[in-house]
Amino acid sequence: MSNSSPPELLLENQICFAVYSAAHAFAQAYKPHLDPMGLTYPQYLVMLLLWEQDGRSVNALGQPLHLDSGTLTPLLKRMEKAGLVTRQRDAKDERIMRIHLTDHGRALRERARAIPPAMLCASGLELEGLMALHEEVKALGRNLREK
Amino acid sequence: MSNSSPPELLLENQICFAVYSAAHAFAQAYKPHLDPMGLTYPQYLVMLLLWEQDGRSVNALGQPLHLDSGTLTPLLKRMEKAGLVTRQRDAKDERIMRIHLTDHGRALRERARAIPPAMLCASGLELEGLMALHEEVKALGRNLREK
DNA sequence: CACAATTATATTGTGCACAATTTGATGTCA
DNA sequence: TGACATCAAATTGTGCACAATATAATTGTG
Repeated sequence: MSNSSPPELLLENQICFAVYSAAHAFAQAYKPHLDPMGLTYPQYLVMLLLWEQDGRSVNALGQPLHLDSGTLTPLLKRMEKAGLVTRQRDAKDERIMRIHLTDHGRALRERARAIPPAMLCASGLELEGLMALHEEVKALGRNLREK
Repeated sequence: MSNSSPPELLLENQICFAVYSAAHAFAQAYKPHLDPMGLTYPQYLVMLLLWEQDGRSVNALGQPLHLDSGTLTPLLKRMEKAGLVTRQRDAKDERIMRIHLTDHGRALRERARAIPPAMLCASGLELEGLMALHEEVKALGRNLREK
């Protein structure tokens, strides 16, 4: 049994860790912007989807986010309690829970417009480089998922 | 108040989400390899550090991982209960908790050597492209952190 | 129409993350 | 030496993630 780890098992050589770590760094970098809006980072992702299209079902939120009801149900209840959204069953199909923005939730979009430019700056990259990196990371995620 | 979101607020245009999502995809992709070893993904990261150097303090684990004792203490207790590590106070400085691999924990490194090549394959990228991407993601994480 | 399969969400239980606080040991310095 | 700052972990409380299961509404089929 050798005593030193091979390079492939060194933490610093794991791209999975770089991604894991960057994801946490993003959440921290968003915090100063989201805290004053009363949003957590995952809640912000839900808001992006609702600003895009209101009245989505839990599934219509979970599919693009790759999250299930086990995560979303309690998260949406917290958002409801915070006055960001309403939750009510679809009248035509009582299985479906419709998530609608409140006036307050809808109004937050204007404040949110300041966030993307701030994050571009925080990334320390040029817009072009960041967009190229974005495509690569998207492709990586797709590959990992398609199993 | 406009009704449609500007492109910078669309979910699909957020690199933070691509990173967040890829991080989760990585954890899922590791699962079939780690489950049989009795490890979670964050526990695997701790094992990488201990295989590299045994007997680390909680801080010496948390610094490279960017995790604090609030996360690590319960995680290490679970690893202790699973027979992967021991936890004992340093005799010279009782404030410090030393984490040592058990024989079982040390032996798992041999099985872990099969993981990196499997993950390279799952990433769907060539080694060279993946290493280049790795450097970019590392730089992104550093930039986001350095505030 | 009855009833089994399917669908959408909710619930339960485990394991991270992280802020804020606490506990206990060590170091410092008047 | 004794008060006080500092340091390392642990604890507490909140909020994700996700597997597994449960519940209830709807659909499909004989």
